[in-house]
Amino acid sequence: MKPKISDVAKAAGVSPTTVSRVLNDRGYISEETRTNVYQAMEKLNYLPNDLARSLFSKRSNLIGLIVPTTSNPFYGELTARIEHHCAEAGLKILLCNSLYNVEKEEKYWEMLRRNQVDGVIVCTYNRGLIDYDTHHLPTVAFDHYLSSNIPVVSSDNFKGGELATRHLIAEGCKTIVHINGPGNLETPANLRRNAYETVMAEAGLPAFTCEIEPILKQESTAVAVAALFDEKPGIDGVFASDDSIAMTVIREARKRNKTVPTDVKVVGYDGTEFMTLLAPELTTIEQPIDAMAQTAVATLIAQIEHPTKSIETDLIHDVRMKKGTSA
Amino acid sequence: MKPKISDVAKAAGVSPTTVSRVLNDRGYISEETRTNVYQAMEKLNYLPNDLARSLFSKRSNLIGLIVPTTSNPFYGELTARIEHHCAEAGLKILLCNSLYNVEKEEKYWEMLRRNQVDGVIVCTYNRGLIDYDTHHLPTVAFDHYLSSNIPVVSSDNFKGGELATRHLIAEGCKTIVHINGPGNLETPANLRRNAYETVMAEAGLPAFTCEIEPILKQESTAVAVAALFDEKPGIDGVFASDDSIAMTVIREARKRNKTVPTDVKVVGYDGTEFMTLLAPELTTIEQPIDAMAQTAVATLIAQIEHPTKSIETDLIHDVRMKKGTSA
DNA sequence: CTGAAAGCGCTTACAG
DNA sequence: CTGAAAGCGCTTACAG
Repeated sequence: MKPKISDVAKAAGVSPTTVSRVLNDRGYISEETRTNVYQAMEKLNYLPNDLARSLFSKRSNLIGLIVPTTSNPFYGELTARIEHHCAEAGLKILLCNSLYNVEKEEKYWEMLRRNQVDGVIVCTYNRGLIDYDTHHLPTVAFDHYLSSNIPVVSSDNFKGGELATRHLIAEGCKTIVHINGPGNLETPANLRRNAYETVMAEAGLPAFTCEIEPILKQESTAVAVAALFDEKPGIDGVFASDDSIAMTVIREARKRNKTVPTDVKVVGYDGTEFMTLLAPELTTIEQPIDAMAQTAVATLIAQIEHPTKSIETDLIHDVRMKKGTSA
Repeated sequence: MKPKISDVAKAAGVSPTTVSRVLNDRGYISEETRTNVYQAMEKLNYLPNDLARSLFSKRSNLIGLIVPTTSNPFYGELTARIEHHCAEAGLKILLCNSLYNVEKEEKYWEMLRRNQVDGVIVCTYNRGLIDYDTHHLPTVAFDHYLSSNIPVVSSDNFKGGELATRHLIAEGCKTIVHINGPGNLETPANLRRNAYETVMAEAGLPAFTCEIEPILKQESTAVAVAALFDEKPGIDGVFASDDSIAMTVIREARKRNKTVPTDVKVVGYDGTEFMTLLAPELTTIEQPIDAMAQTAVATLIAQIEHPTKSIETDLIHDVRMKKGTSA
């Protein structure tokens, strides 16, 4: 059986109270006792039971993380960064892949509450589904508005949209299309589209936004992009709302014997490590993923530790354009 | 405050014992009592505290998952699939990104033990570092040998290596190089290399294996691949040990004005959803990631539920070649 | 059919 | 400087 505190106490010839005190470095303990206890712990290979500690302290140091799916490298990287910053702060991640499925997400919320998580970081859309105000569980949202009092971490989507669109215009594109996912519509990511449309209007160019499904099924994106090229044969510029859509556009263009960037220029969004490794030629708007992860974790910790203190709810992070050769 | 079982008991006019019994559907309860209790739970928005339950039952339903990093889409997808199968079985995932760092991994193991996980799925190399036999925590390894009695889930690496190499030979390649990561050397993935070398020898062709760093830093792979092309200008076939290396090879070949597949043929390994979406042209050896995830979870559950029963320790999954246009 | 008691492994006032 | 007692929220023999 796993040794417990009373086993250590027996081995060290002291009471469980004393063992607990050296464990938590609380109150006065003679050096000798301390040494004995440490030796006993060592000998028995004792590790405290965090479940029992959490039950008493009402602090689990557990954080729920809800993402669409870690299969998508953007969320895979975000998950890794969030987990990293949590680990630094002594917090552990309970991972939930919602697959953009509302019922799944509700089940995950219940699971997280049963497991007494100290807080939740959510990256999926579910506005109104969960009663955030009632449950008053510390929460941070990622690129989604959940409720007026829940902080949202996002990149500067408007600026990103501006940078991308202005760049395409500056490079001489006339028929510039924006490709966006419907999942983005009630999120700050929608600002990318607003910026695109605003800049196009200012330049006196017609805006055309193409909405496609979130990337869960394989072929849908490719099919939608092909249809777009059929519909708008004169396309010479594309601002895609994420890098994998941008890559699909580049592939489709090549398939049609259009050269990138000569015939069609393409700008993506995200700039994950993995895509940078895989496709350094892609010009993209880079989100500072690590900084955003860090902010999300820090903001969540602030809420957990100062539940009453009011907090900044709009946590926007600067973006930059990473120039490749695709635009 | 969160309602507890005694609050529900009070509201329903029964004892905590009775509430617990309806919660667990144990023993006889009158329909009336049951209804009252359910209504009280509903009214108070009661959810049981799983920490307390776990403390009593000595079953946390928590599983530790140690991967190098979910930033890498292969592990991102594997993580998503494992989490999915765990969720189906009522198990929750505590996520650990070891970044191939031994000290980090040791800390994670301690954390997982403190949190009373029921089992661990490990995807990193650490043979000998953790004393698996002493801790006797149910464990399943993914593509790594940890200890003689720990089951290993892997793809049929030898067959994969054979399929890839034979295909390149059949397509007429003469100067075929294998690119592998050193991290693969003490793992079943090393069989990919053995198969490559065996098949090359059988065909009377010289084998040349190029070892590169695991993909954590951005440029290293690209640099190593460029060096390889310098060293072996006559390369006409490459079997890469993963798809992102394969893509880097394709890029480097194009940069040198070599056409793929005319001048150089490239076969990868993994075949993740994401890569299939992003680069359907890549010919690759596809690992059945979902099936492997399912096996890992099922095997872990078997160990947890039947600790004494001996288990199959070599869980090899069939692979197939997914033909693209790159080879 | 239902409840009082003891205990899961820990911690913290409170005595001494 | 150290220990006995009570309690965190739950469950399960054991009575009745």
